[in-house]
Amino acid sequence: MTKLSFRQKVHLAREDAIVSTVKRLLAEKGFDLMTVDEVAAEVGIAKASLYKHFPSKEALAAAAMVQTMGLALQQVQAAQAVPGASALDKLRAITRWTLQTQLAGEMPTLPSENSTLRNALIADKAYMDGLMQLSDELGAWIVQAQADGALNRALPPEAILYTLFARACDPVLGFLKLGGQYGDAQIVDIVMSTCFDGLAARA
Amino acid sequence: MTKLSFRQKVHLAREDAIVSTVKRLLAEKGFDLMTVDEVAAEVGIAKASLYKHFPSKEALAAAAMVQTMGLALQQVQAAQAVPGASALDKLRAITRWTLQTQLAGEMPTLPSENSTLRNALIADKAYMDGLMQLSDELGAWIVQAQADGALNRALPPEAILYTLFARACDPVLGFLKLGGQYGDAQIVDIVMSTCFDGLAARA
DNA sequence: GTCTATAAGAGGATAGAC
DNA sequence: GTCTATCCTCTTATAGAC
Repeated sequence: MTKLSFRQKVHLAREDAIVSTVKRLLAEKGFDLMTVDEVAAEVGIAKASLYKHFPSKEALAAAAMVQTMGLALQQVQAAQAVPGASALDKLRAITRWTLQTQLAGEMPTLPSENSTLRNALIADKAYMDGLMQLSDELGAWIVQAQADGALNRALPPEAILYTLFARACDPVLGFLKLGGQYGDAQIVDIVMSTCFDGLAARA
Repeated sequence: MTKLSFRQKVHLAREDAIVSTVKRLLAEKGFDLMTVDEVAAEVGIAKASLYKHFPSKEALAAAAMVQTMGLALQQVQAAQAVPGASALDKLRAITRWTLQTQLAGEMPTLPSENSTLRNALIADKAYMDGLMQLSDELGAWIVQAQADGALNRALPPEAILYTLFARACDPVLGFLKLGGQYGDAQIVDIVMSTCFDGLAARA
C-alpha cells in the first residue's frame, strides 16, 4: 500500500464522485440516454474536466461497472464468511443483494446490443478481470449446489450463472414497483421465488 | 370488410414492409440505436417518404409492437383451440413461442427507460388495446392455472404475467446462443425450465 | 486540472419540386 | 407519395487560456 499525497487523495475522491454519479445515471436511464453533459453537471465540474479523468463515455461506463462488480465481490466475500451456509444459501444471498440493489436504483445496466460499448468493455482489463472473478466464484458455488442436490442438475451451470446475472436487469422488479401494490421487500421475495422455485407449483 | 383499391393495397403492402423492417431492426439493435435513415435505406425508400407513412420514430416502433402483439394474439388463439390443453399448457405454449421468436431475432424490444417512447406508446390506442387484450387473455389463464394447482398460488397473478412478458427480452437466450454450445431448441428448453421449474432442484 | 468556447458529426424531422 | 436537399438540435469530444 503506497502512501498517497493529499493531491492524489483529492483526485481519487473526485473520480469516485464521478463514478458514483455515473452508476446512478446508468441505472436510471441506461448508457445510450445518459449524456456526458449530464454527468458533468451532476458532479459539478465542466465536461472538459471530466474528459481529463476518463477518456470516453465508454470508459465512464466501464468504471461504473467495475465499481459495481467490486461491490458484488464484497458481497461474495461476506456470504463466504457466514458459517454453515450452503452453496445454495450463498447464491441466494448474492441474488437477493442484486435484486435489492437494482430496486434501489443503484445497479448500472448496460445494453447488450451496443457494439462500441461492448468492444470498449472487452478491452478494459479491470472490467474483464472483475467479470471473470465473479463468474469463477459464482460458478464454483453453482457446481457445489448441484452436487448437493440443491440446484437442478439437469441445467448447465453456465445457464444458471447467466440466469443469476440477468437478475441485475430484470424488468419485473420495476413493473411490480410501478404497480405500487408491494413494498420493496415483498417484491424481492416474489422475484426470488420465481427465480429459484419457478412459476409452477411445488409438490 | 371494405374492398380496397389497387392503390390502397400497394400502400398497405408498403407499410407492411416498413413495419417488418422496423421489427427486425428493433430486435437487432433496440430503439435508441435504430436510426430512421437505416430503416428507410433497408426498405429502399427515402426518409421523407417514410415520414409520409409514419409521423415519428416512436410511431414506427409502436406499429412494430402492435404487429408483434397481433402475432402473439394469434398464438393465443391457436393455444386456445388445442383440445384438452390445460391453462398451464397454454401458458407454456405462448411462452415457448415468445422464446423462439426472440431467439430468431424477430422479437422487437423496447427500453423501459425511454420516456418519450413510453409516452408515445401510452397514447397509441392500437398499442394499448393489444396490450390490454393480451394481458386479459393471459391473466385468465394464470388465474385458472393457479386454481388448478398448476402454478404457485402464493405468487400474485400480475407477478406471473410480468415474468412471462419479460421472457420476450430475456438476455439469457442471447448469452447461451453466443456460447455456441447449444442449439436453439435446447436453449428454449433450458429457459423454459428455469422459468417454470426454477433453478432449485425439484423433489 | 479546471474552465469557456467550439469543432465535428450524427440523427430526427421538414421544405419544396415533381 | 416520392424524391433531393436542408435544417436544427443534441451529443461527443477537443482546443486553448489560466
